[in-house]
Amino acid sequence: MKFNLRISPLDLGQTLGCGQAFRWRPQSDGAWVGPLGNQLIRLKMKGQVLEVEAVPGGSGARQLVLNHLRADDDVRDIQRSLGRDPVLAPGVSQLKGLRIVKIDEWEALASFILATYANIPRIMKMVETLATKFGEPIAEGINSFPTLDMISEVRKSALESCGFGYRAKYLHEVSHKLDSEQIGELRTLSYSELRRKLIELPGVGEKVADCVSLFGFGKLEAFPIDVWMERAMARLYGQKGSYARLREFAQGRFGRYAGYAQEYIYHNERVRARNGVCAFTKN
DNA sequence: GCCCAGGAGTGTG
DNA sequence: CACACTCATGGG
Repeated sequence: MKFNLRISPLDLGQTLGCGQAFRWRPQSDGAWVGPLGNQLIRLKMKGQVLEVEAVPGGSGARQLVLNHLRADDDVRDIQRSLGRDPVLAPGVSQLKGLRIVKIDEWEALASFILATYANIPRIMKMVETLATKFGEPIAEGINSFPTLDMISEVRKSALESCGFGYRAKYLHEVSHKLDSEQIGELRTLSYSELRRKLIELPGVGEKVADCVSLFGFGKLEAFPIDVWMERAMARLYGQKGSYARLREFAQGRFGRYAGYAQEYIYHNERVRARNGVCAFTKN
C-alpha cells in the first residue's frame, strides 16, 4: 500500500535521525524505514511530498503516520515564535524540517527507561532487542514494540539476560505497577500532573518523565535536560545548576513550546560535538 | 584500557 | 536545597 502526504516543513533525517525515536533506519536511497504500531512503514521525500509505503497497509496507516509526525503542529509558527530568541535563531534556521515526534505512550516510557545513562547507539540496540525478543513479527526482520501486557508476562530473569544492566529491573517493576487502563488515564492529565505520576514509577526521574511527557504524551511544554542539554545551556545561556533551576529558566524563556526549543538546542549541541570529533580524527 | 552515555536511587551535610 | 556515591554495561 502506497500513498502520499503533505506535511510541511519536514526533514526526515532531522526528525527521525537521532534521539527522539529509536527504531527508524535510514536507507541508502534516502528513505527511512521503521515500525509504527503493527505496520512496517517506509517514508521518502519526493520533493515537497512525503511518499509512504505501509505493509500490510490498511485504513489506519495514513493516520499512524500523521499522528507520528504530528502533522497538526504549526511548525512555522512555532519557529517564528522561538526564533525571536536571538540565541536560538541560528539553530532554528538550520533545523527547519525538524518536527517533534509522537510515540506510543508505553513505548516511550519503556524506551526512555532503557535510555538512562546509555548512548544512542546502545539505546537503539536495547530497544531493538526488546522488540526482537518479546514483540510480534510484522515483517521480515522487524517486530512490533511489545505491549505493556506482553512485557508484564516476561520473567524477570529473561529481561535481565538482555544486556540492559540495572534498567531491566525498572522495566520489570514498571510493567507490573501499570496496566494499559492506567496509561489511558495518564492521557487525561495536565503536564504537571502527568510528570508527578511518572516520577512515582521506579527508574523514572525528572529527565525520563520529561522525555515521556514530550514524546509519548505530546506535552510540548516539557523540556528534558540530559548531559548534552546541560552543557548547551551553560554555553548558550550561561545557565547552570539543578534540574529544577534549568527547567524553570526554560519554561520562562520558551513557554509552551519549550519541547521544540529543547530539540533545536539538543540537535545543535550534538552536531557540534560530531563535527569536532570528525575534524579531530581527520588530522 | 579508558571515558562516557538523552540518569535514577539513596544517603548525607 | 545541594552534593556524593553507587548502580550494570557497552559504544567509541
